[in-house]
Amino acid sequence: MLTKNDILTKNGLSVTQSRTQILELFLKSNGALSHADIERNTGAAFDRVTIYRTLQTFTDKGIIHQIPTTDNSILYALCRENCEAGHHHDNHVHFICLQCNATTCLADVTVPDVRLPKGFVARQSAMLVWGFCENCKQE
Amino acid sequence: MLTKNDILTKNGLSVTQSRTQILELFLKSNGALSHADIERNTGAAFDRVTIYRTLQTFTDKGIIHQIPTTDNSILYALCRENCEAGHHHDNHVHFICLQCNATTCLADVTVPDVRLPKGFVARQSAMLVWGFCENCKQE
DNA sequence: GTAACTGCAAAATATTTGCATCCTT
DNA sequence: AAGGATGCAAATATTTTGCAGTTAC
Repeated sequence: MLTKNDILTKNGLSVTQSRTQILELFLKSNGALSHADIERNTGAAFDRVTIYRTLQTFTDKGIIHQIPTTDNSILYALCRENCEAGHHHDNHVHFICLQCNATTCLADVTVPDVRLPKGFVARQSAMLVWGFCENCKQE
Repeated sequence: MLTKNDILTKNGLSVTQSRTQILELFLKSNGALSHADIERNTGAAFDRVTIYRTLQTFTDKGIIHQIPTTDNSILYALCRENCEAGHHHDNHVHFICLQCNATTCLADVTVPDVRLPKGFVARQSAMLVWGFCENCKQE
């Protein structure tokens, strides 16, 4: 299994404190993180700007991917091994819990194909599902 | 067919310049609009703040719905007739053109159901498809 | 040693809030 | 006339940029 450092060096990135620690956060949470989440969870260890730049770098390299949201923020989550720089293959469904507000990658649930109207050509797709997660089930 | 004023009064909203004009914008474009789009397309006729508040009001009343994006912005599009205040039923696929960047509501393409892992309960879902629209076909 | 990364300061941008005034009903 | 909507000013919050100092290799 790849270590944090492997992931960084494999992508031609030098191993620094902020990168290691932010990457660790992603590895620990199997869900998605926002800039604010990361800021909160690293204490005030790193500058806001460093976090912005790290997220950008990770996205460019295909280490993390962005998850669309309706609340004017961006969520990021780890890519699986098959993502490459500039080319994401995060074709799984993302689940947002209405109770605890966590966003989870359902890595095993593939985004289904849909038939598009004549003239439209699909290149990529994303699917979001809102509801209650395993920890927040309603009875 | 409902006129602009009908839509407003039916929702208990008074008919004002900004609401009429912004609603008209939505009726004209069958796609999605951002706050910036609206600002641009109305000249400097209305205050930024008014646009924020109008979009919020329309969303609350179920006149428009939000479309998730990955670029830290919110897009809005008209709901079909069956949306009610606080309860959106915009269960269609949204298409984003990689060329012209327009977002289109594919009102006839329903978001397919997916089978979720044990313990997850779905309440709502959204699907985004990126590609080339009818006007921007690649040969 | 050198290139790349980080932190700080500041600029630019986006969003929210309070309040006085104006408009719709 | 009364309540709600708007515009303005200002407070917050978010994101980007430039640059000097530091760190990884």
